[in-house]
Amino acid sequence: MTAPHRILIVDDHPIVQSGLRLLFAPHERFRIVGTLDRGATVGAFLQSEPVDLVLLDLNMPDVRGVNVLADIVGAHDMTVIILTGETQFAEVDYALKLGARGVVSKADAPSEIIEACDAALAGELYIAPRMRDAFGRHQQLPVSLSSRQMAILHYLGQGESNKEISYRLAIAQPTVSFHIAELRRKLEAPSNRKIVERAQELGLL
Amino acid sequence: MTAPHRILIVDDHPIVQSGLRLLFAPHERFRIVGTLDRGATVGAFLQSEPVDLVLLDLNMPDVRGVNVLADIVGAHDMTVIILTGETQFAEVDYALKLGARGVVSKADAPSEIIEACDAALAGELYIAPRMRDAFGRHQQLPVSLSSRQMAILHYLGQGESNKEISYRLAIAQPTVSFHIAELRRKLEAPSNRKIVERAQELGLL
DNA sequence: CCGCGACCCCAAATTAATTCGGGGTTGTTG
DNA sequence: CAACAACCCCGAATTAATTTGGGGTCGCGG
Repeated sequence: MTAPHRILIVDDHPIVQSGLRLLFAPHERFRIVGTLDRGATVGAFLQSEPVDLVLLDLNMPDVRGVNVLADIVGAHDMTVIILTGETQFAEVDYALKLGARGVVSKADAPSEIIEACDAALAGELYIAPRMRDAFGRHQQLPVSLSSRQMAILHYLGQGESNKEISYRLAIAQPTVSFHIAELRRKLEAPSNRKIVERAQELGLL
Repeated sequence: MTAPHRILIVDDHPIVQSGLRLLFAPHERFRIVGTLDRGATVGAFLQSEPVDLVLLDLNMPDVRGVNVLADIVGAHDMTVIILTGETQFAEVDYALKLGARGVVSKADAPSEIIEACDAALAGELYIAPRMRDAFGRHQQLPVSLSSRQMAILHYLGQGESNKEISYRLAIAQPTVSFHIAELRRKLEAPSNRKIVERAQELGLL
């Protein structure tokens, strides 16, 4: 009998924490060494306690899960599995790029999570079927925006008119329209009114 | 010792279901008689099984929780407590109007949920502190829209242009603009681009 | 029944946004 | 270094959206 894998749970919903505890309880090869409800406390915890596997929620009130991941990845030798709500493709994609070893949705069967933990600890990359499907449909092309495009997207997100934006950036409005057309093309938004929505889906803005 | 209160859990996340089971396990006055993961199955379950208290999630993939509530309220003699994610003011408000007896957020402490169950079964209306605060800040004015305004809001939400909308409804675009201006006023949206966002916040659309 | 508020609608004038054609920079690569 | 791609920008023309001013219906309380 080898030592159990030490697991840290990071999720702001106490109910989810309890559910995960219950889920892991009958599996002796896992041991939950801590549960945190805010992203900001993860770094400190890892300083004081060795952990093999982190189950990390993306949606937390203080810090986005991906930012937590960016902070801790590399600094410590461990495996991270992303716990995601619904369909946050861009963030999941980004998390995988940052080195997450697995993705499961809270809507998946509990057994899926155990399976993901085993696979990830064995060095595999585990993506729950539900997520894999969603990824397929999504095609997830990279979408890189220039700084000008980002700036305009930003003000667009604030609900400002083209005129206001042109004033802010000290350019003519036709130029603003030009950039907006670029955004529409790159984000594959069917209409201007969908640009902001689409950008949020992709985690820009 | 009286008979325990029969509880039905309706939430699409297995983890949350487990968490709630664990939460209620040590309390003998409660007994969980079923867990459902889809809203559409609630009616059928209540036909076959007597239930005293329903814990109902608002966010489910098939049916909105409020619609489930609308279907079952009145038809059966029982108490409903809303389980909500973050800040869905309009839906929570609507659920309370429909007769829900309590509101708790999944982000609340587990003890909050037990407290809400006891209070609701005792005939009180229980709103978790976190929600009460949020309600206060929000002010929640009624916002009633005419059917024309709703129709236009709907197409606006699909990202359609004023011209397209005018064609669909067989009216001139200036008329569409007029209705949009009304929406802007009623929803207190600072700009047209914020109308849809605002409408979603309020649970319209 | 009259006035009032809340709707609905439109045409004309105004203002805002887009498209089009064209000109510029920078950086990369054969 | 030419040729290309990917930016940035603008003016003029076009098209879309808003505002303005006006006219209509319906239902309610005085």
